[in-house]
Amino acid sequence: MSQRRIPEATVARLPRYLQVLVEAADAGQHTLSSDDLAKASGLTSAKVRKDLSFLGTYGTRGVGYTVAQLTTEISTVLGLSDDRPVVIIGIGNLGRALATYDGFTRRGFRVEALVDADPDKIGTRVGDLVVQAPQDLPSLVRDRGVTIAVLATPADRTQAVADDVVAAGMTAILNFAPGHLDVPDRITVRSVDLSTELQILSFYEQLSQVSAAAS
Amino acid sequence: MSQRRIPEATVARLPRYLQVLVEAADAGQHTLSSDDLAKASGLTSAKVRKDLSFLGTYGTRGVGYTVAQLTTEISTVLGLSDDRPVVIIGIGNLGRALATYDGFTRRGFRVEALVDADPDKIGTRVGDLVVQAPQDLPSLVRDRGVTIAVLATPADRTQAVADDVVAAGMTAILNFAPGHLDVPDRITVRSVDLSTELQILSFYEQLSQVSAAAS
DNA sequence: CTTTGTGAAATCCTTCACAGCG
DNA sequence: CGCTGTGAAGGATTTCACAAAG
Repeated sequence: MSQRRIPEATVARLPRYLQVLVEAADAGQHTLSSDDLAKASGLTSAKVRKDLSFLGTYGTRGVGYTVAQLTTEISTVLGLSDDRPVVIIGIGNLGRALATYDGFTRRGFRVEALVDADPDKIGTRVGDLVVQAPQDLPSLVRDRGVTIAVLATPADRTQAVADDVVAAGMTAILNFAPGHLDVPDRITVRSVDLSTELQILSFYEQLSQVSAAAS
Repeated sequence: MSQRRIPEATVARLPRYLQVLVEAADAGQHTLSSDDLAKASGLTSAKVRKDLSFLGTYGTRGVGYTVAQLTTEISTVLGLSDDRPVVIIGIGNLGRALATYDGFTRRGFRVEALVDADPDKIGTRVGDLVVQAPQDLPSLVRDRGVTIAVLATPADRTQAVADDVVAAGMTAILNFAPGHLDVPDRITVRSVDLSTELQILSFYEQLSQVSAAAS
């Protein structure tokens, strides 16, 4: 029952499964049951099975899933077959941290270039890379196949930078600046706002304090 | 119709509204319609109205919502009445970036302390703060009212650090390390994994490339 | 005439529970 | 016997569409 449309909620969990699988492979595990996967990722086994059923029939009844096979399958579905090149734009504190973050490297991506608009930053080195100018964006797309931009620019500059990114021909943006980005439909955008996450956390913490006090 | 249980999906959007409201206030706007809010946050007006209806009846028909009033209401619901103190644990590249990130400060939080287990880092300064030892966690809770921990530790140390945080009496964790954290039910956890976000983005980018090629 | 607030419909997601395969 | 794969049930969320308020 392969190749159906994969639900959004499922896509959002695939990276977790992938991570558990990679760790299991490192630990020498050959197969994992849906229950193993569930325990390691904090979910229920039914959810795991449903999720994986959208990818196709990769399990063996009575046994579980083959670690190597499922790893390949999820990587393919996520489009992680090769190291995908990304450019980080905005080399402030956060941008610098992202540039040297080894998690990207270890999980299917390669930081191919760094870009900043500040003339004082252009030409400086961060890790192995030299900061380039926004004018270089089109050539990153053309000559080096970069289609994913990670934005860590100041909030008031982000829409303008996104426009440049789109004009240069990139097709996906991971945005760390607060606020909504307006881009054409063909561009894929995901936004992660660190303060927003803290605010959501704050709500639930407050809630559990209140219900604890009531008991 | 105030004080019902607020759906998770709605809670996750409240910070966006809050941000739009603050910007509108800065721009001198006195009221905003659900459509204004929707356009500024990339949603539909029906969704905005439904969301806000869970907080109570704060709009005026034919006019919209009073910026100041709604700002106060959402802040209260999210528990942002005062600057909430947070501690950042794990002062690597990411931790350092978070420590100096002014977004936290501007949106209801105060970075009250920094903690790292590395003796070489303890005692060093980052911004206005001096890095402390994990042993200081209980006193941060007791003497300075810190209940929220932001974890930016290496993946293989994170569960142990989370255990310390819980033992020290904190009640909320924002986790930036990959992988699942196991904590008691009374603790509120949110995880943000930067690589996961890129992988999800990669899936949707790939998807839109495929459908574009089909046309 | 504009814009809210909301039932009702439609869609999406999770959980249940069990048939069926290895 | 153990574990997957999945229909069907149950919840949650989004969208629709309109009555009512200013």
